[in-house]
Amino acid sequence: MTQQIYEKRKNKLINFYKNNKYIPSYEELKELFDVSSKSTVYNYVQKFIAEGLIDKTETGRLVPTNQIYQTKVLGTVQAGFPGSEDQEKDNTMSLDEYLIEDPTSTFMLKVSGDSMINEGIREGDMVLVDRGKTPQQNDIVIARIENEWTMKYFIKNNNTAYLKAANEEYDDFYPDEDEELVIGGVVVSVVRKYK
Amino acid sequence: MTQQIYEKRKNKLINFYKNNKYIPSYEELKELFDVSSKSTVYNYVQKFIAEGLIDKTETGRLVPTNQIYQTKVLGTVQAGFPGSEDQEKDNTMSLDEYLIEDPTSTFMLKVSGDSMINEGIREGDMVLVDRGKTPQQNDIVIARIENEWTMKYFIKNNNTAYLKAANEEYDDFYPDEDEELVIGGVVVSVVRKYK
DNA sequence: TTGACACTCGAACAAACGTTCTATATAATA
DNA sequence: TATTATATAGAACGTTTGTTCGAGTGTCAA
Repeated sequence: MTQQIYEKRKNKLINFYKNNKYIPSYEELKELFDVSSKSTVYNYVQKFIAEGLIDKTETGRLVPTNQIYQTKVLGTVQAGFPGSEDQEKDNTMSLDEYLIEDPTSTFMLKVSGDSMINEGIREGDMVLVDRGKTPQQNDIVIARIENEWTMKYFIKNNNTAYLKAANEEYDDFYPDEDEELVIGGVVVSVVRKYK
Repeated sequence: MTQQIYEKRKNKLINFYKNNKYIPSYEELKELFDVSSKSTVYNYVQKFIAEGLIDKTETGRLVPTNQIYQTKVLGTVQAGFPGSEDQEKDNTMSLDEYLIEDPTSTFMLKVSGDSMINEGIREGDMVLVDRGKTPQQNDIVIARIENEWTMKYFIKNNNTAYLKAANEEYDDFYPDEDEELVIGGVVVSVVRKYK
């Protein structure tokens, strides 16, 4: 099995999974590899499995494994770099899984304004908000203030809760006596895309 | 079809997909739903498809759709909030796809130190690094300085390139005449997890 | 109690699935 | 060129797949 062609077809498989989010059947792989024999495909599949790229269920169906969709995690920036290959293989993860605990109650918001600049959250960033969580002390929350939704720290003092921005130019917000503090959710993570 | 049971089984499906990254077959769904008839499962599958949770290939295989693994994207924080349900359904995305262009050349690093604090990158954050990209002006890069890997801005002046930290306490780094600047990759995104 | 309705069961079916085998074509080596 | 190894083709197989249908079971209202 030529290494060159193998890598090429491996990439085709990875791209297929990336686009379709499922492992193609042998028939589909025939098309993908531009090959007319199932046994040819079979040999490749065996290699993919040996490499840990895909897996099989008890009944033989082809299913994805961690490696095909996850991101390699290496050490810290300052303490060394791309370690051995073994290290790379072991520590992989999916960003969706890492950042989102409950997909059904989590949504994403684009940040506008600089009210959380001291927290390292900047305009254009995306925040993941879980509307199912109850805010704890100092949590960053999405709250309703004068019919607008803003992002602030949630602070609880004795019995009264108020909101605090991570920017000195903004005032704290104390809700009126009669109205309740409306919390839309708790910010569970921040994501910034450069390129 | 009782709504209550339906939701319960729908969640079971979502959890199965979350754990296994593939849509279970009818036989597996029988176990999952604790039901002994395939046609029972069939009715549920029809509903899942109608809801847009899963899909079918031309040959009838069950495959995931966007909705089952993606995160809802809403508007900006200050310009309104959870819009109509229609809005929610249309704008969904996968974080892995959003943040990672080329999975094979991208890896993840944990940030230690405060050299990029002014850029809003803090200790404990995770950065996604693409080792396949060539650094452009002002890109954040992972570079080798005195046998250590650090994160800095990449600056090009005429013919000489140097590195600049996003923290006044750190000096710029000019490589020696004889040695080349070793760039490990370009930071394509930053991720911070609060909870 | 009766009828209408929704849900489940279990069997049957064709098509698609992964697997295996032998034969042929291609490439590498001597 | 002759020989050996390697990759592909193509057919055959037993299972599993998704699909369909009729019968059985429970639930609720009249």
